[in-house]
Amino acid sequence: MKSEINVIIVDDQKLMRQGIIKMFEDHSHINVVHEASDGIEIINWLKENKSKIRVDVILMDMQMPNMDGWEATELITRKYKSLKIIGLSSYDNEAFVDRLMKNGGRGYLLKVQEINEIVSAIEQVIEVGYYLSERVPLTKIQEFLHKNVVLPSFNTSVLSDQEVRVVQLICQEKTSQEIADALFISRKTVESHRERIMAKIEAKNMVGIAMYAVKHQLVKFH
Amino acid sequence: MKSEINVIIVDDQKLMRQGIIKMFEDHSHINVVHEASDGIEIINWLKENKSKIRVDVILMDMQMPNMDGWEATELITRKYKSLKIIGLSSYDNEAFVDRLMKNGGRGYLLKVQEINEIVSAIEQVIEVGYYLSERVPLTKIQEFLHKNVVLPSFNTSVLSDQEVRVVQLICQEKTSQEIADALFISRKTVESHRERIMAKIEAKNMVGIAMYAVKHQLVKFH
DNA sequence: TGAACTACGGGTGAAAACCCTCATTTTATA
DNA sequence: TATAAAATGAGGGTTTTCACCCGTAGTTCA
Repeated sequence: MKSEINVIIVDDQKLMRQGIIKMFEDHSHINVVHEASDGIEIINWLKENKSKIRVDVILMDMQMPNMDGWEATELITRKYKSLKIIGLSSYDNEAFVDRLMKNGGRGYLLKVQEINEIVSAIEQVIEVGYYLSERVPLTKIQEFLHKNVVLPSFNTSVLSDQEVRVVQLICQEKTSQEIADALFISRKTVESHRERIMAKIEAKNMVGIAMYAVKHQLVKFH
Repeated sequence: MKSEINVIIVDDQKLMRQGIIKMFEDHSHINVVHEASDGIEIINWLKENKSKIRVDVILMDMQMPNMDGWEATELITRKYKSLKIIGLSSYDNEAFVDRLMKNGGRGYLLKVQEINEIVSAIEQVIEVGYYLSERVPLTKIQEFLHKNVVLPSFNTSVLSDQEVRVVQLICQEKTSQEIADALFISRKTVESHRERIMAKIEAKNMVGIAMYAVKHQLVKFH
């Protein structure tokens, strides 16, 4: 009999979460102890409940609003070193895998794959410590895992609350002065925010900020 | 006892397909008779099998490689008028809904919604002919469905081809000079275009252009 | 006890935004 | 087919905003 594994699923699509949970019903040794819809949510939940409930593996979607999977993985693995995070994404992208592993991820799965792959991945992560799919380029990950070098991290901290407010107003076609008036701060402060935002998200101009906002669902566009 | 409904699921993510199928196990009157991973695939399958197997509803993802959900919906509903297609997407975007309904779709669901919503949608599409979620702006759709008017088509954007090209480059954070170089025209011409675009779409600045582009699918952002 | 966030300021040059005009070509339609 | 109506390309000039440097300083929080 296989040992019990406690799993958390983090994905902004409820449908996807429900689907995965439902499919785990065929694998009774895997218990879904919690689900969350973004990075912020799971981090807050862990703060509250990590000491009460045993968590072995987190299945983490990469593309999520508020806080994406990479950022969440970095923060979680730093704090809870025993917790094993497996990334879940639609994109078969070497850089994505790379970044996740650097941030402490233990495996990377594609959503085009089958549920059995997920089950195998979870089991292997528990037994061996990490999971490498044949679909994913191995060299860099293995290099990392074996040398265990701390590679330069992606400095991608989330935007602060105030920065998000500025972003949202930028998306409403407001000028710095108008944003300043709306937030009761000085024009210069707004510009400082804008500069820091651009540095963080690597945008070249305000259009870059707007596109980032759409991509990360900081704004609704209907 | 509810009547049997034959459904096909079209989504590029196998995991999503499997999840939905698994969840339909709790709703025995819904039979999944086939699944496909993109528009091309389902169209080819229908050519082969439509006469052999009864299909009532297609659950169609919008964002797919090769042929997306809108295009597939247009082609399928033109050929098989009795077939009812329900769109499935991650994006709560009025233009997306609008375009799907114009292409013959019968409903639009978000992936953040629950499986029960899908079941309700399928049942309602069979009974009433279409499904409208409270989450989706109703006016335009209902107008369309009730008056059955041919609305000004989605692609007849107010912008000309060259203007669209300029918009797309703006969304790539290009400056006027860079756009000029890319299109082999002068910087001043690009600025003229930009001004005309802003006047047409009533944008106040380039951010407004970017947001318009997203809304009207002039650019892809994922 | 730093690190991150927040707030504010000066200064500079480049780009954008807002006015125009004008010529040619392409396309729609009366 | 004639002709109006867009679309395209280019330009001049002015004002405003942005983008990119720099700096200081209080607050919060782990």
